[in-house]
Amino acid sequence: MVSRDLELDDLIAQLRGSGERVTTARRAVLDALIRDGDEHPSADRLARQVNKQHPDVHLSTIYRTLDFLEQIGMIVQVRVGDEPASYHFADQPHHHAICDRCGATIELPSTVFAPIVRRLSREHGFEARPHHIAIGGRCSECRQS
Amino acid sequence: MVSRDLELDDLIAQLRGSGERVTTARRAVLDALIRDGDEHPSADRLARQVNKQHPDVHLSTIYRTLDFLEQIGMIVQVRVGDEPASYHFADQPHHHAICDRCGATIELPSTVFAPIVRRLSREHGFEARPHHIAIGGRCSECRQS
DNA sequence: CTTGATGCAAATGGTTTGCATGTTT
DNA sequence: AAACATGCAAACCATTTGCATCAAG
Repeated sequence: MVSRDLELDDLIAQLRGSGERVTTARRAVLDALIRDGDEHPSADRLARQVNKQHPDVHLSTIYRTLDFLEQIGMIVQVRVGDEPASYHFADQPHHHAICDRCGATIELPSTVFAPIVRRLSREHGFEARPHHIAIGGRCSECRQS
Repeated sequence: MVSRDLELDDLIAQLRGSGERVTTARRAVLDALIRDGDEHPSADRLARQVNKQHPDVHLSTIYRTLDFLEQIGMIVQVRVGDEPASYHFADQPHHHAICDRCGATIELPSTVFAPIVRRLSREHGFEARPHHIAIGGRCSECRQS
């Protein structure tokens, strides 16, 4: 909780530093993202979280706030399959192997893509920033059926 | 055109062989997928293509046909960013590096993921089938701004 | 006070579905 | 004839937008 507050304060300070406005909605969305960050929260989920403390913050504001935070590069929008978009902080890249059959997910360290990143840079001058990649396939369980 | 027909006939034969029904819509959708396969065609685009020859085939039928073809594993649905879903044959996996800024795309041979596929198998028993992966980043041009 | 953020309601757009009808086997 | 695919219109759901109001600087 202390660390949570510290982190939130830090992000708020970042906003102020860039001359961006600090509003209740922005504070609350950032707070919700810190809490639910691991869970691939959708706009709707974040709205419910935010509404616990601020019932007046409208879903459309959540969307606008998320767009804003993405614009300034603080968060990243992630799309996996058909699910609604989810969001996480840009400085926490991570990847998943997702079973096409049962939906099980395996977290992958961001380092697995290092070789590809290097290759893209070398061969194409492309500076890859893989924020969140999902690789489909079959998990070890579903493999046996 | 000859090769096209051959390919189409082959797919149709596959359907028949699995005891699936062969209809005008299915034939037409497969034909459209063969023609536009390289262009990441959306359901809507495929519908327009199909409607040139079969104006009566409804968009909802296209969706149902695509779902069906995906179910039986003949095609794969692909989602990149906000764009509508697109579809391509399952046996033509390919990947892209996409510039977050200008949208330029670089085609990547499917082999780039071989090391990761091996690693997932070795360390997690996960049989990865990366049909279509998009890696974000900055292309060489946008890099200089 | 000025600029920009928000609430609300309404629109959008891709995709799905219920149902009566037509087609494939 | 039985099982299933289709056309159509209507529903759905995530996301966006117009506009009048409110809050942050």
